[in-house]
Amino acid sequence: METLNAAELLAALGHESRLAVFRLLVQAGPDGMNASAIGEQLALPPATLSFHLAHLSRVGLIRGQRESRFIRYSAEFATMDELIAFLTQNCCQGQACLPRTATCDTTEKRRSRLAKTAT
Amino acid sequence: METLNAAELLAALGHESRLAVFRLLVQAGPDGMNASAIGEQLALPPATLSFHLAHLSRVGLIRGQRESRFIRYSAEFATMDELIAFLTQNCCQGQACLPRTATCDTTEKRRSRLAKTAT
DNA sequence: TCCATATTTAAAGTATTATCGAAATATAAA
DNA sequence: TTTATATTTCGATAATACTTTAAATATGGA
Repeated sequence: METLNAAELLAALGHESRLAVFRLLVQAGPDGMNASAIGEQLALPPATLSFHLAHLSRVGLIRGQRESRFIRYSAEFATMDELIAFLTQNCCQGQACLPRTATCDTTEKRRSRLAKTAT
Repeated sequence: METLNAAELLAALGHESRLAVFRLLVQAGPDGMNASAIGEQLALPPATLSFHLAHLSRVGLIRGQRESRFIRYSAEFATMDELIAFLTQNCCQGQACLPRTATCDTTEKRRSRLAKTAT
């Protein structure tokens, strides 16, 4: 992931309402929730919520799919995974790391492990 | 960590220049770098850099300490650790998690493990 | 003391982002 | 059809954030 893209994702999550929306969807799991349920839970007016949902969708942190009158939004776990991999890249792989720092196993790291193990 | 605080940290990292500064400091390790070295590396004018350094300091992602004429900035790994713990809280502890998602070991998780193991 | 260097602060302009009512669109139900 | 519900888009406003020049502060050396 390039720095530009990571900054975009971080900026998207760097707003209280959007972060709340995203966390709600993470908690909701793969099935997600429809927009009005989110708005009700977080007490956001429809237009405001729609603005933030559009932002999160644009950067790929959530996706929405129409289901009759509703649009069901769900978290894009893969994108978040990549973001976390990016964030931990330079402080969790042995170099330049303080003891308190997170040691994370992300898709990226699993891949490189598998690559070494595989034929 | 409360959502508000996490959003602040994410917003701080959600700007290309600040993210670049932070990553540079993470790479530099605990010793950090002084402001002019950062500015040179990233080609940022002094006032702009200072603005971003102040922002990162304010939210606790970096710290600066004067050393003669220079101010040496370094990453606050502990803050980043907490942020990553927050981000992985609801998708990496067994519930509501897709296979691709990061499984992370952060200070918070180590603590709760220790709490269970300890007397 | 005077000068040079490192960095910040002030000030002011520009640009971007957020909010929300009202109107528009999409779908389903009556 | 008409009506109701879910959601988005528009439009106007307000609020924040970013950038930069110039001036200020802090420190060390001549």
